Amino acid sequence: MLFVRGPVTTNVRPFSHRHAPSPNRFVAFADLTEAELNALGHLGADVVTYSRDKVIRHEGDQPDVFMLHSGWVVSSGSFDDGSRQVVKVHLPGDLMGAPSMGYTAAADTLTALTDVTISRIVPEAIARLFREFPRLAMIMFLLAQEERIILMERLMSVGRRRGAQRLSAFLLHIYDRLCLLDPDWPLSFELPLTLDQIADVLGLHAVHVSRTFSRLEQQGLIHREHKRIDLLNLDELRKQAGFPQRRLLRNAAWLPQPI
Amino acid sequence: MLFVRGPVTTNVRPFSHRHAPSPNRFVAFADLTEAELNALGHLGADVVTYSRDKVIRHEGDQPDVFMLHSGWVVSSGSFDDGSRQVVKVHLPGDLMGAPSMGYTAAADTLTALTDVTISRIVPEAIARLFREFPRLAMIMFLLAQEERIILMERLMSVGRRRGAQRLSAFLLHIYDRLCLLDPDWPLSFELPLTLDQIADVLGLHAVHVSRTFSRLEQQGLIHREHKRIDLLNLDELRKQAGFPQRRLLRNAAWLPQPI
DNA sequence: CGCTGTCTTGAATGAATTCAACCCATGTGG
DNA sequence: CCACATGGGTTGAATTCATTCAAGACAGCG
Repeated sequence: MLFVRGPVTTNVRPFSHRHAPSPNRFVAFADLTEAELNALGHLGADVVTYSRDKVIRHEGDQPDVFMLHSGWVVSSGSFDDGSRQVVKVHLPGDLMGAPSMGYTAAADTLTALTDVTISRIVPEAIARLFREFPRLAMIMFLLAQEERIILMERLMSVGRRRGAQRLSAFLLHIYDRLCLLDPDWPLSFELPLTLDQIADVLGLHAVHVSRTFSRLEQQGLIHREHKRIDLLNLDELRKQAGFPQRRLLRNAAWLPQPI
Repeated sequence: MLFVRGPVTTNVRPFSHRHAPSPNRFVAFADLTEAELNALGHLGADVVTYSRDKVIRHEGDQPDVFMLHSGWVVSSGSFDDGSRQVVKVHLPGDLMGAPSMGYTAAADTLTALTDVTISRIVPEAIARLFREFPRLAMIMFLLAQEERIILMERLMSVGRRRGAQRLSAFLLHIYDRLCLLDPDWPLSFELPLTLDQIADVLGLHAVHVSRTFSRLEQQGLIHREHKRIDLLNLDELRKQAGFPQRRLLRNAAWLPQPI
C-alpha cells in the first residue's frame, strides 16, 4: 500500500502534438484548426517517465497540472485511518490535477498504475490559451463539466448501487473510454488494477470485489483471464450499471469562433 | 416523492447584478473589474420563480443552464428502481446545470428545496464571456474545477466513511458554504431538507439518517430543533468528516489580465 | 526455489436496510 | 373549533449486504 515517491527518468525529448494523445478529448467537442492543434501541442513541457506504483504527486503538494501521454494513472484521496478512495482513473490524453488548480495545495494523489509518460503544464500556459484561443478555453470548460458528470455518475453508483452494479458500471466506463481512444476497440481490455485498487474505486473491499467478479463471471456477463476482461454481454452489463450512454454536442453552434 | 412540474410565476423583472448573488463565487478567485461585474450581471435572462418541491428541469430535458438567485435547489440523478442520489445542493449564486452543457440531454434533475428564483443563461452568453473576458472564462473554469473537488470529497465520503462521518461532512460543507455567502454566519442554520432528501445526499436511508442524527446530538456534536441545526463542536465534527479546509488561490499571478 | 504480492474461499461479525408500528405537527374541511 | 388526513420523524426487530478475520492457492520474480 506504500508507494515509492519521485520521478524516475527525465527524457528531455520535446513534447510533440503529432504523436501525443493530448487533443483526443478536445476533438470530441469540435474539429480543431491547425492553430488550435498547434497551441495544444505546445501546452506541456518536457516529458517525464514514472514507473508502475510510483506517486507522481501527493495530496498536499503544490497543485501542478499534468498531461498524461501514455499509461494509466489513478487520482485518489485518503483518510487518516488509511482508507483510500480512487476518484478518477486517468487514461492517455487526460489532463491530470486540474481540479486542484484553484487551490493552494493539491487535493488528490496521482499514482502511476502502469509505467507512464507525462508532461507538466504550467498554469500560465493554460491562461495564455484562455486569452488567445477562446474556443479551446470553452472546450476546456466543457471537458471540466464532462468530468463533473463522470464524478456524478460515480457518486450515484457508489451511493445507491450494490457491488455488482458498481463493478459493471466501472468496467463499462473504462470500456467506453477506451473506445473513445480507438473506435475499433474490441470487447476486451487489460485492467492494470489490483483488486485492492478496484475496491478503492468502487468503495468496497478487495474480498468483496473478488466475490463480485466471480458472480459476474458466473452469470456469463464477463470473462476474466489474468488482468484481461472480456465483456460478454454488453446490454445486460449496461442494464446493471443503470446509466444511459450520453451523447456529446459536437461543433455546437454557440461555441466561440475558432482562431 | 413525486414532484409537480413546471414554472409557477414569471416575473419579467430584469436580472440586476447589483442585488444578485451571481458574482459571489467569482470574487473568491479575484477582485473583478467594473466591466467584468457588469458582464456577469448581464448573463442571465428573466427571473423565474419556482415554489418548493417543483422540478425546475428533469434529467433528459434540454441541457439548460441557470443561475440560482435565492433559495436552495438539489441536483440529483435517479435509477430505474426509483432510488435517487443527490449530487449537489445548490445555494444562491450557484450556476446550475452546467455539467450537462456539453451533452445533448441533461444528466441531472433540478428540484427546488425552497421557493426559489432563478434565471436561465443561454450558452451563447457564456461563449461571449469566453471571447470577451478571458479572466472570467478562466475563473469559470476554476469554478468548475472547484465543483470537481467538492464531488471528489462527496465520493470519498460516500465511498469510504460511515453514516455519522458522512453526515458530519455534509453539515460542515453546508455550513462552510453559508459562511462564504456571509462571513458573519453563526454556528447554526436552517436545513430545508427532509430526512429522505438528506438520505439521498448521503447515500443512506431515511431511518438510518434519523438514528445517526440522534447519535450526533447525543454525543453533543450538534443540536436540532425542527429544521434548525446548531453546530456545537466544530473541531470534533471536522475530525469526524476527515477533510482539511482548503484554501483558494486569490488573484493568482497567472490569471489572464482583466479587461 | 522460495519469497511475496495477489487472489480466492469460508465463517463470523457488523453496519445499514427493510418492514412495521407509532408519534407528532401541520393543515384542511366539516 | 374540532376531527381527521397527511407527511415527516422516531423507534424496534429481523434481515441483508458487505466487512473482517483467517487460511490456503496461485503466479510472478528475484
